[in-house]
Amino acid sequence: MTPYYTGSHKHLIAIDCIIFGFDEGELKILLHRRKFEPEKGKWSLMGGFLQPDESIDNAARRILKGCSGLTNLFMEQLYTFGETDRDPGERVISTAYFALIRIDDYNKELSLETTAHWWPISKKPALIFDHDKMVEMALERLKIRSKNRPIGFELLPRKFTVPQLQSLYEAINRRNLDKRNFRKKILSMNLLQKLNEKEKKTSKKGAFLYRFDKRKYNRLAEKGFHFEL
Amino acid sequence: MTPYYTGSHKHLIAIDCIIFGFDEGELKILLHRRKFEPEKGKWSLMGGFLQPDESIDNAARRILKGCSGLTNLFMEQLYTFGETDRDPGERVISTAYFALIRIDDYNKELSLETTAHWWPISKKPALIFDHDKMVEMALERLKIRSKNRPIGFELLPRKFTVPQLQSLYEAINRRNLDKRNFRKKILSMNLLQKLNEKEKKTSKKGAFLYRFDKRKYNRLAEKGFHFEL
DNA sequence: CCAAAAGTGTTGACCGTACACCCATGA
DNA sequence: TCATGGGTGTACGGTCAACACTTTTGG
Repeated sequence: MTPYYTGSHKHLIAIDCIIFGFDEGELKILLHRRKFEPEKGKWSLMGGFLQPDESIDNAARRILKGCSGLTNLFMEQLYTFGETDRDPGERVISTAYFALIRIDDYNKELSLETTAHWWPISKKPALIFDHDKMVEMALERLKIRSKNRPIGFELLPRKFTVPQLQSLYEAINRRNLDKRNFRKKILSMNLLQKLNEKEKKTSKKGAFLYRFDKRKYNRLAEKGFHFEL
Repeated sequence: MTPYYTGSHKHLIAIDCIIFGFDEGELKILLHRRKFEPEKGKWSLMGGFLQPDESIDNAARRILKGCSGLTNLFMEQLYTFGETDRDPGERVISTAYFALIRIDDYNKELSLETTAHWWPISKKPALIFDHDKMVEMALERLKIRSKNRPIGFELLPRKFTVPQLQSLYEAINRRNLDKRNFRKKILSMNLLQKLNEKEKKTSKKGAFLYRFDKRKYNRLAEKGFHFEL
């Protein structure tokens, strides 16, 4: 480590994670009460400071693992927030990431964090600093991604029904979709494998379960696709 | 400034700018030879370190002004690059911005920077660090933006012909477009005002000049639109 | 037997795309 | 007069959006 850049000012860098889940037909976000000053006790995104020896992506992975117990989550850098006064404690630059979790996977690892809570997006409390703006931006990004990546599936259980998948898309895009058009389009991608089981909790008739075809899923996850309704 | 976060490590933050221009039917990028070690003399993006008292957006504006003399450029945050070893000199996090310049405006302010040079994208030299990756990402973003924002116009002179505009879109998207379809679609947005002048340098017949309608332009710049060919 | 959710096809409108010829003029 | 780039309209096919009824079964 040669001192090439001595004289230049250094900064604190935080990583904040917007973590989405989907449960009971609602899009939810994982928040916790901040553990230190300033704004101690207020609702906040999951976050932490960047350490000297980790890349920012790895810092995000560390934070995600710390609050969910899970690794290999879908995760994507969102934006870097750099207003001088965004943190009243001290100047901190924050790079935000958004991530997707299957809530039932999360529940299995009974979360250590008892201060954490899944909030339905529509009822979430006000957050500290510029975290509300981060959430807003993440929702926007999620909407875009739902149209060009098969990310919806990162949020559902491994087996799911078509109506469940539809209600996820409806939650993300905040509008109702025609079920005939939805089914037609999603099935025409040959991305779903129909199983011989039915989910019978939500209706008397029961709905067939599906899972996604890993090969096609992975290809679409890289190349992108187009799913507009 | 209370010492809330003492103990947390601080980092150098660089701002790097990918600056695009359009001239002679080609998409170009502004590069310069790095002025200090490591990699002194090699081709590099325009950049600098974040100062304590400026937001990252303002740092980008400062750098853009410094190398072009221009303010109020179109500018957008691209991505933050945070691998631990991306800069061999010392650990530096870099937030990249991309910006668009009208090359003729740039020329008027005869640039102070004699080490700067406009390179056609197709012929640009290899860059230091991860700057090539930044450029690649910026090109991708530019392609996306050309489809949902009227940014093309930030790159053209104030008066331009339809064929010029088309060749810009062709350069950004790296494919040829049908001129009838292009003209039909772009004119149907009522974004262009036809002038009573002709540009006669590039053809004997001459092509009518247009400028864009400020009102509609600004509305589209905010709300976005859809221009797919 | 009834309520509640699952499942199923067709049609019209619109949009993207392909395509070929005439025009104006400087040299 | 000819070479060069500017300018124009139409037809086809595919995709999106709107729309209503039958099926299953638990209570």
